[in-house]
Amino acid sequence: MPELPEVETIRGNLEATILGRRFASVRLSGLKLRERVPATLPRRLKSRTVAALRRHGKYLFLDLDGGLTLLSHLGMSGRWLFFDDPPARAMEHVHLRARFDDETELWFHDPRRFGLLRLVETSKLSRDPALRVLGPDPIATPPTGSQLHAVACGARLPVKSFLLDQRRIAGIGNIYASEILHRAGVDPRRRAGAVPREAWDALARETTAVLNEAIARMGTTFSMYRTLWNEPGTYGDQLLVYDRGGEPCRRCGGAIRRIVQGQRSTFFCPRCQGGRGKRMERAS
DNA sequence: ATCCTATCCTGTAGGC
DNA sequence: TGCCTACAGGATAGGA
Repeated sequence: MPELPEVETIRGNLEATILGRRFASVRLSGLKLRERVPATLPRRLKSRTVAALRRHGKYLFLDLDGGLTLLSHLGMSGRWLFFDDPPARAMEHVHLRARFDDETELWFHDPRRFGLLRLVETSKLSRDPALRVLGPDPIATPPTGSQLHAVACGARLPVKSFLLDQRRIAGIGNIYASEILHRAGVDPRRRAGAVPREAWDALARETTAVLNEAIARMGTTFSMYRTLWNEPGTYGDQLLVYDRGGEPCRRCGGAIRRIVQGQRSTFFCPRCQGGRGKRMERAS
């Protein structure tokens, strides 16, 4: 579900809401997420104050006083929920239920359980196995065409799969990969190593533009994603190709195609993004 | 090393 | 209505 813009939206929501709040008690569902959440987590969180909310790619960091960080990933269906006035009973799939001193609550909800909750020493965060493999965050450090070109040098995988590879650039997921490729006019099937330098300039530019526009609209609500306050993101209104298979391209009117790459759907306009091995078509 | 496939889960939409 | 299948915003271990 959540890609960089959705996670950044949640990060900002949490920063506005739980910063400075102190954990009074925490309960776990006991169910396994991406990995087992240690049973010791509740007592380690107890009495800690939320000191900062940070993000890298799709990972969220809840920094606590005393040098601990709660590392979180939303997987496909994870959500953070905040309640000023919490219900007495949790709905199904609530895996962490934290109460603050002021009786407000923060819940982690995740039906598919691909999410991650892990407690890490803040000073060792960058060495955490999940994080040390991540590439640069495109909001913290906007990529340049020459940087991407260099990272893609020699890569034989399709450029769509390249954009999804969190080790090369962290935060792009399946929706925004298709959108970025469309706006840059690049055929998703081209091998990353064969994409010319000018196209990487366009991809770098559109990566920054698409992600920032999506953040401004609080992300894309495709099905389950909601902000911390249960509001849908509105970037879905702006989607040019994602989930629009068979519909007309908003730019040229041609039919949007759906293909499968690496067992994930890719949507693109063959006319606007054609030209395998040929020069980029310039917008007239 | 690099790339690809299968897998972990539940919920939902669509065909019959 | 129910049953069945396909698919869904992600990451990763393991094999080729």
